[in-house]
Amino acid sequence: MDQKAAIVALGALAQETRLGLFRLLVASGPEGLPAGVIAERLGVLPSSLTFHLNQLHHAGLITQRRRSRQLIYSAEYGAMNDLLAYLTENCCGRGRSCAPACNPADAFTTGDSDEAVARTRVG
Amino acid sequence: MDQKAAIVALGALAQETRLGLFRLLVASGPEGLPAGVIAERLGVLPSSLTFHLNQLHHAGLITQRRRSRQLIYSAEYGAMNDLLAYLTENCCGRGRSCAPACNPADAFTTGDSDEAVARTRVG
DNA sequence: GGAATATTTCGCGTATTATCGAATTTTCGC
DNA sequence: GCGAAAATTCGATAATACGCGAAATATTCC
Repeated sequence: MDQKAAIVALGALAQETRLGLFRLLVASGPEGLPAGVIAERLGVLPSSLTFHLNQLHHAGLITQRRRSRQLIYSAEYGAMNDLLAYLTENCCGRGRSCAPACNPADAFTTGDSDEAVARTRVG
Repeated sequence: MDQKAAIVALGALAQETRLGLFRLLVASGPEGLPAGVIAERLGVLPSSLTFHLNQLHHAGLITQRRRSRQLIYSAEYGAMNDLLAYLTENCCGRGRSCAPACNPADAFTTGDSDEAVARTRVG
């Protein structure tokens, strides 16, 4: 991921409706949700939703497919992780333990019990 | 991290100068860099740099400290990881293997060899 | 105390972004 | 084909963000 793509992705997420939308899709899994359902859940007008869906799609963060007359949107998990990786790249110059939080695998265990090791084996 | 904080953080990063600045500080480690050095490396006017430093600071992504007449800025790794965690929260509804890329620990191994396990032990 | 360095504050012009409503397109069932 | 459902396009308005330059503020050194 290059800087330009990262900026587009970050800008796409830096907005109330879109962040809620993206997280809704992330939680919905690969099956995704139709635009109508999204509009209802987020309480946003159809025309506005289209605007925000386009931003996220243009950023590569979501994908679109058709099922009958509905358009189903789902999160692009790969792009999401590319973005996270870009942000932590060269962390402390080497990507290792210079600071405790410099390590993604550790950082994601905050609040949880001992799932760090488990997570490295699942997926 | 709540949604409002996440939006501020994402918005702070969604800009060319600030993204470069943040990544520069992330790579610089806890020691950080003085404003002057940052301005020179990024090729940005002092007044503009202050503007962007304020945005990142207000977002909680960087901290400031003084050393003689210089102001040293450094990345706030905890905030960075809170943000990453917020984005992947409830991934696929449960945070587990519903999609391969749904798992941060796995995702961060893309491109690398077999550092996933090592990373969970370092830090 | 006064000069020099490092950084911030302020004001301005411009450009981008979000919201809304009306009209249009696409797709399905009959 | 026709009517209904689902989503998009378009145009206008309002708000926000960016870059720049001049002036002001802190801090150190002598």
